[in-house]
Amino acid sequence: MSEEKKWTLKSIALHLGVSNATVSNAFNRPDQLSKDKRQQILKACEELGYFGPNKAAQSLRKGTSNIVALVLPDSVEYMVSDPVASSFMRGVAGIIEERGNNILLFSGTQDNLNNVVDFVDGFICYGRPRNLNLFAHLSSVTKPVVTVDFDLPNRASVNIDNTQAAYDAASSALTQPQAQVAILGLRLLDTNVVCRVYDENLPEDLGTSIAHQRLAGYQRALREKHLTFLPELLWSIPESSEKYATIAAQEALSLTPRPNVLLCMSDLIALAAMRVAKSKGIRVPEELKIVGFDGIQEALLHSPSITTIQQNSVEKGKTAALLFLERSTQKVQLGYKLIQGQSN
Amino acid sequence: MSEEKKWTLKSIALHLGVSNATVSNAFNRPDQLSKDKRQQILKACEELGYFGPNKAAQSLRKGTSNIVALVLPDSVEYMVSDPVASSFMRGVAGIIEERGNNILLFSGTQDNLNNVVDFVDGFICYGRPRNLNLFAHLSSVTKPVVTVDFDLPNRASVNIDNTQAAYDAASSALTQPQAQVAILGLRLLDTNVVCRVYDENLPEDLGTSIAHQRLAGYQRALREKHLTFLPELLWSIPESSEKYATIAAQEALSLTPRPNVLLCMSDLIALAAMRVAKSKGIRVPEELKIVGFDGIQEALLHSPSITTIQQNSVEKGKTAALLFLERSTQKVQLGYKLIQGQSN
DNA sequence: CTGTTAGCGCCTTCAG
DNA sequence: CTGAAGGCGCTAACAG
Repeated sequence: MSEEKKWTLKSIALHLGVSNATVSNAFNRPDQLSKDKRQQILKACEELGYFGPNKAAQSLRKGTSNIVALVLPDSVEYMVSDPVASSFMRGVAGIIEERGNNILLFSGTQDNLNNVVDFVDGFICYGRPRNLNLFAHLSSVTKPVVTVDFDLPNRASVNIDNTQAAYDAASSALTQPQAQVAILGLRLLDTNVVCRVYDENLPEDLGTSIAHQRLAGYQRALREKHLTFLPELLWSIPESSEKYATIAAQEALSLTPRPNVLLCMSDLIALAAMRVAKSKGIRVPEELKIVGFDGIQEALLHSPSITTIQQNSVEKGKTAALLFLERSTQKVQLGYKLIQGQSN
Repeated sequence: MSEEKKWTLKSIALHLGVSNATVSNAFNRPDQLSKDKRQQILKACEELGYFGPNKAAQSLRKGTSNIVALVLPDSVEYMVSDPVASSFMRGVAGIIEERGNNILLFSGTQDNLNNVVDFVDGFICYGRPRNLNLFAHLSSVTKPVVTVDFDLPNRASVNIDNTQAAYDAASSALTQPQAQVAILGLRLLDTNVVCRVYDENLPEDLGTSIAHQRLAGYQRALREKHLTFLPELLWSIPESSEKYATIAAQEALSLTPRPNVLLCMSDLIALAAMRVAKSKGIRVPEELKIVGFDGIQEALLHSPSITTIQQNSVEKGKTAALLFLERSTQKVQLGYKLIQGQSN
């Protein structure tokens, strides 16, 4: 540990009196030399403290690194607070780790992939990045990309049918003829504040976002029940957190007449709404029906339990990782399950 | 997007009719050429779709990459499920991201750092790695290392005084003369199962682990109160999860005579114990006092709230990241706070 | 400010 | 199995 010499492939070869090609082959191409010689070389290297060819040099030469970038929709900070995102990450990590690859976390707030693109073998992208420049860059990158919860032309992807799922969720709540529906949307607008969404400020390019897809599902259910939806009852919440969701729920439940159905685009939003309702003495589901989305543990265990769409985020992660490792460009649609709870 | 030529520094220089040193300087050393020329070059590069020098080559040449490996005590999978670990990660990510660095997740189950050591600038190591080979390798690596919740000679570290904190927690619970204490320890033994810990199987090298430190604190408090501790009332739980904690709590609370004080080395363990007690109709704190460790949200909001040691994991993460970025070798001790809850 | 050059550490090919 | 050579893409040093 004291006289640690810094070995390189060349210096090791010299030291062992063999050609550097042979050392290289001992590590990378076992078929190119005899078992004996190979064992002998590897053993000597271990004793000398040479742990194999320098990976950075190898990566430059071969163009692969066994590192995959996990591109998060938002900052890394936010990611680890969100239970759905965490589950997804668990799925990805399980597979990637098992195959001896490593994960580089990449924040979706950055402007482009330049800082890491040359280090990694490709990208798994969870949710459309918040930064639109980054989003654009992802389309043009020459390395493999797997997208999750959104699509990119010619790239592998993993999705669920958000529109149908939202339709199912909404339908289960729209049973009374006098339903007065409010929708607490997740990131319908590209802004950091809680606000109402009026038609005119719904951006065009959101057509592909899960928020927009879910909204379409809700609206289809409403139409089918011949319910009219008031545009002022649509909120955009910037992130799935208690803080912002509470603000929106407060606004919604302070209106007169008060909505009696709350369609929430995430369970965390639904849970926040539940707390607001409780604090206002509004009974769920008698006076107010609430449905969520995601199927997180907390929502299912809550009392009353929340009606929600359960998606298997761990499986989503595993699927994305496998598609990546296979260099597939397949588009996969996973299933979901409507969980009927006590909240409607 | 169609005729994407793959530019290199050299080909760009040729194309622009300048020396490659000048292109390199335009990106890396603004002082080496005039503002005008620089702007002109950068603009041309952007138009051509050259996003700057290849990072892998740069890294090989310069030996730095702006990537830091976050070494986790266990698999990545486990990491993202644990609220304390997640908070720590939030702290690290906030600082690292802000400085334009990136985080590579490294699982503590791997045998050595070889897969990534050549790619990263150094290591932030959260908790002693479960794999002891990896632990050993960390000591001998030539790049900067910051350790958290354990120490390595000549390396920067971030800790709290676990022994004192455990002592404080235990003292607050040991008020009655007839205290019958059971301890639910976290990873006192290097095994994957829940089991009792008898003196003879307490490994020597655990002297430096937080579990051992906390145990020492508990024992000091017991001694001071002249309480005798029965060795069969000490459990080792392999990870801070509901599943394993429940098993241990079940075992402990099924004994006759039943312990009336439960010292738990994490809040998740304490919460599980609380649930077990409830299911058995044991009243807390009247018949059973419980103290936890960590100060996670859920423990504080629980009813009855749990007496615990609050440590600021986000700050821990920030501190570790700053020490790393400063290439410091300082050993930092952070504070903690005893939160008196209703569980004792 | 330019142009050249020598590596960073490795892999692959090719003739022997 | 060896040995030599070219090159992955870049940076730093140096002479001009």
